[in-house]
Amino acid sequence: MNIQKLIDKGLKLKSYPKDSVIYEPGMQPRYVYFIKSGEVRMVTVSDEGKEFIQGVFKTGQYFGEPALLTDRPYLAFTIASRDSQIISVNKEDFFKLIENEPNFSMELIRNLSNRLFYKSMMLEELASEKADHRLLTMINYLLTDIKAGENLRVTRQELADMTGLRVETVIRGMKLLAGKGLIKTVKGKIVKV
Amino acid sequence: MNIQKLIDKGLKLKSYPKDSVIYEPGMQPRYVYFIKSGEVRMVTVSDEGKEFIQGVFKTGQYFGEPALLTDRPYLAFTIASRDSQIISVNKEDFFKLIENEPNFSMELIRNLSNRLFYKSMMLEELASEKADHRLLTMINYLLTDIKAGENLRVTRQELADMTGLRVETVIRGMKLLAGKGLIKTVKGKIVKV
DNA sequence: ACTTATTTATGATCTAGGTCATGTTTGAGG
DNA sequence: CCTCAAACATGACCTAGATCATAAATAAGT
Repeated sequence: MNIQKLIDKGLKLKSYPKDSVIYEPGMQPRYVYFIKSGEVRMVTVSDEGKEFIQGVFKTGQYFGEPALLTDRPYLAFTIASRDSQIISVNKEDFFKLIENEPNFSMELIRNLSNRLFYKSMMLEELASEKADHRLLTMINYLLTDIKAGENLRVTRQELADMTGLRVETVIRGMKLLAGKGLIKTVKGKIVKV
Repeated sequence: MNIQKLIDKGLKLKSYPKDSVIYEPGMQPRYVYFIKSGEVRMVTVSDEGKEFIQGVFKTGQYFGEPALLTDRPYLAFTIASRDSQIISVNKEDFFKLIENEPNFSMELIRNLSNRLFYKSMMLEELASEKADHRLLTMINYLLTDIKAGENLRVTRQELADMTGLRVETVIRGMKLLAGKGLIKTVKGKIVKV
């Protein structure tokens, strides 16, 4: 989906400063959100306050459709991880996009399929595998996004929040994986070989 | 999607006896499967042999699209939970359905959204909540499908395989939940009040 | 109504990973 | 080049739930 097209259609752009909340659990969904610039994270928080990162969305991506389309209140917070500009598209306009925008519905189907794939993978990890395996799977998944030589700009706390582990476990796990040569780390940062 | 329509189009129906495997991990996806009758379960198996039920699909439903559309090898086994009749629709025909069948693409988008919603909920549970909470969430989710007075036809082992717990933990957990009045159980079966 | 297989149940351990406490290192802002 | 906050690190526990063993209760087939 081309963001500029949305702007041309006259849809309003809104700025969300870093750490501002776009929506929170319990709210009734009204929009699909297209990111013009910036980055957001989708986070669920347990009764005891433990955070879990359900997903991260970057410039050019959109989020919030599943809740809107299934008409169920949000389960998660969505929070700007840095200053972001976001276009809110209401239900009616979103349906128009699906109907009139060539290829958009197919693109959306592929996109949802991809997310489903990621979640299935993580479910299997969380349900069945132990800490180090989980961690390695997560790291390898994140590494697919970057080029060799670059390093993952992700903290241990973030890895913990994505894998359902605790920081200390991630720290010890990474040390072990690095020792076994399963990951390479330079100055604490994971680098793609 | 109307199954009869697919049969009218001349697509072939195949019978899968109980416990037969429709596809397994690593295979390259070629079809989307529509269930004319019966029921299948989608299961991932960890390195140590632990099974996790990713989902259950029943008469009238379809499965296998995400892997086909993202062109990635299957992660899971799909196994007939009872004698089933299934129509395999190849990629080309599936795309035709999306393009030509009115409402089908919208229905598919809603369907994928629903599955995503379920997986997000389970991810949060597996990542953050403890055994009894997980169990209760799963049971309540399954109860939404049935009428008051009916009981869940699900074994404790199946509940274990859906929540990532072990049978013993499910057994003890259910006893506790029943004691607290959070679930009602008659002759070992969970019944909807 | 038997016989056999599956499911449920319960007690006794064991352990991975959480929790807690207390540093040390790194890096951004003045 | 300092300062201060965030990120990383490590040791010492502790506990939820896994594991193991064994048996009772249902269900299913003949």
